[in-house]
Amino acid sequence: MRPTVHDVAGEAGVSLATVDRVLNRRSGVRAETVARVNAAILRLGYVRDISAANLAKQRVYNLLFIVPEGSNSFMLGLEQELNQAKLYSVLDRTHLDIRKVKTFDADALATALDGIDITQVSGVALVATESERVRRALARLREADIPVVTLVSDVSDAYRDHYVGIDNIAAGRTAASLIGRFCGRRSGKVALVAGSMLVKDHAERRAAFEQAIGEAFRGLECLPVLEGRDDAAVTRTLLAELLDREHDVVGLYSIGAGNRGVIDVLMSRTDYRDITVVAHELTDHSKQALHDGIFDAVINQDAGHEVRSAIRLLKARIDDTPVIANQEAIRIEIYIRDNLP
Amino acid sequence: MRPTVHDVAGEAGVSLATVDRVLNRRSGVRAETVARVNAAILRLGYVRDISAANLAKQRVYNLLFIVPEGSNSFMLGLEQELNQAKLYSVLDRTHLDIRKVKTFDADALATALDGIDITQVSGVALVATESERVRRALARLREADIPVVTLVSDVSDAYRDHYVGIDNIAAGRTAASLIGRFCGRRSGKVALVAGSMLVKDHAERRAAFEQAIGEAFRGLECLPVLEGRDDAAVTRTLLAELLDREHDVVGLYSIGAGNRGVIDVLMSRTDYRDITVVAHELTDHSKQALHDGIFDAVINQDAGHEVRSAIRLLKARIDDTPVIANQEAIRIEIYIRDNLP
DNA sequence: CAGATTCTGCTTTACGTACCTCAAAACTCC
DNA sequence: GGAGTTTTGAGGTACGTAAAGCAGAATCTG
Repeated sequence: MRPTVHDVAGEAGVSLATVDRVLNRRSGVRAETVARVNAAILRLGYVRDISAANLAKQRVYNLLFIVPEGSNSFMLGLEQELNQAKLYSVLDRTHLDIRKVKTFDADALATALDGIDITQVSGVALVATESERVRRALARLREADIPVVTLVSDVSDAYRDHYVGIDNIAAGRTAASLIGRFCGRRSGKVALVAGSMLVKDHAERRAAFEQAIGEAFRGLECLPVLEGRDDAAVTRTLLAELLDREHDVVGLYSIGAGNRGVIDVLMSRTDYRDITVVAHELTDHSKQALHDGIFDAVINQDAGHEVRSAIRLLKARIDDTPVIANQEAIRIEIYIRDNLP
Repeated sequence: MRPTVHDVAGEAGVSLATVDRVLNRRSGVRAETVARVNAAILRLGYVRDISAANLAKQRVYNLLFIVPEGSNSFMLGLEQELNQAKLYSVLDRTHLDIRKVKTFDADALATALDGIDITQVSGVALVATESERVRRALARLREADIPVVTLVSDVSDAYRDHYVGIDNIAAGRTAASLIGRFCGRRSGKVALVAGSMLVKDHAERRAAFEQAIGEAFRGLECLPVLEGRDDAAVTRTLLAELLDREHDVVGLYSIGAGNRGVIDVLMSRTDYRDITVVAHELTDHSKQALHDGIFDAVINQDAGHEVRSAIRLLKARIDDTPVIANQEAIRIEIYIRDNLP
């Protein structure tokens, strides 16, 4: 049988109330007695029963998620996963609040953060856009000892407890390796398509990609990035133009938002099988494109995993329980036609 | 505030005892009354508080894991993950019991299963080796309503509740695509190395691999499988012999146990960069081989994820709670040098 | 050594559920 | 309508912890 507070009290030769004071870091216990209690805890291997504790505490986890409003399909997927998580959250005394802010608008994000009632919220997860106001807002939360995790997009690490997302530099290098290897010994040009280079994640992927291509695949040359601004029509026009102009494009890297446009253009051409295409984010469209041979590989971060991980991390900080590091590491997943989930 | 049994009783106009009888499927309640209570539950959106329930029930999850004793490094990794999980398991009233049986010995496995005291064990996870005796042993567990999940290696689905592991046919096809694509336009032979073809998983991977190569990469020809029998020395000898004999080997697929031997042989040769190598299971050795350019890709199943998933699935069956399907799906992970975790 | 202060013990109530007992009420059957 | 059975109600205790109040003990201060 697992030891309880009663056993600890007995073992330490103190009363239950004293054990309680030590466990919950309440004042009014001499250092010496604290040590005696802690020694007893260690000796017995006592571990607090969190279920019972939370029951007694009437603890409810009020978690706030701040995400950009329906920008690209990845963010939509993230939102969907959040709603999924919401369905199950009642089971473990968790209330998920989802607030949407204007996409990549640091001020809107800061305003949302400033509006948080620190007495009502027990943890915050946000898709970060960094700015001075955002940093100040986050500092307020940390002062109030409210756990904060960043999701998908990070801020500097003094302002949050954890980052839940992939290493975008490694992701860019991965894309470079895949395109380079899939192209084999062919040489030629590589087209780059993105939503906007203002987004830090995309900028990082691009820089890492270009560097890795330059280092390892001398036969390939990166063309300037096409910025589709999250608009499929713009992407379509720009890419079609480019492919008409350049006749030795052997690879294409779709860095972020913009898969729809890329797929449309490639499908309308007869030479799409000659271009090695690597894109980001697994969605219904990109799965289909993999299946049809339009995309050769898709790099993905599991939005569902990220949501669950963020929830676990916040709760762990609230309950002061340990975290299983491996479980919380977000993988840079590579999908080809054959290993689709 | 979340509704409790008291609220349900009030809403249904019955006593607490009756609600309790309905919730816990005890007898002695008229069908009509049951319906009234259930209606009230639905109306209020009542969800049983599992923490409180388990506290009252003094529930302890006694989970038994049966794994093959230290055969290859993947199984060792699995065991390590189990021990990791054990460290945390005390936090949630879970006791993990790990029993090791002789590798791929169906009788030993069946004996272990037959020896289970069904009054003491609340759930079982096993790395399965199928046989009639094993099936009978599993049938006994299911009759006793003890949840069973298979880990890494499956039995036919009438004998277990879930399978936690990858689709080995898809994994074999994935390996074929990677080797085919990485080889580019080159043609030549592909060597296959495995522990033993008696293991179902490896046999499946191999068959799928050969089929996919035959379908999609006509320039490649699969050589007969080298069976290293989980012995690095044997693998070394066989592979070295083969590479001396055949001079147009462009690819190598390490299907299962045997990475150590493969790495040794390739490292000792000057031409290892000309051979595209895809292996299974991410370990310290295979990571190093990826890093050194000896391996081009590694296909992995996350042992830690599998262990945690098995635990969650067993508990979900025990508590009769829903499962998040996506969270429990084991991915066929592809690693190259750039996306190592 | 009295008085103040700090520390500790004892006890109670509560959280939401499970499970038990005993008695009362509502049915069934003849 | 009485005997028997089934269904329901009322109430209690328990699980392990939190949090509180109050009294008594130990320690410190002057």
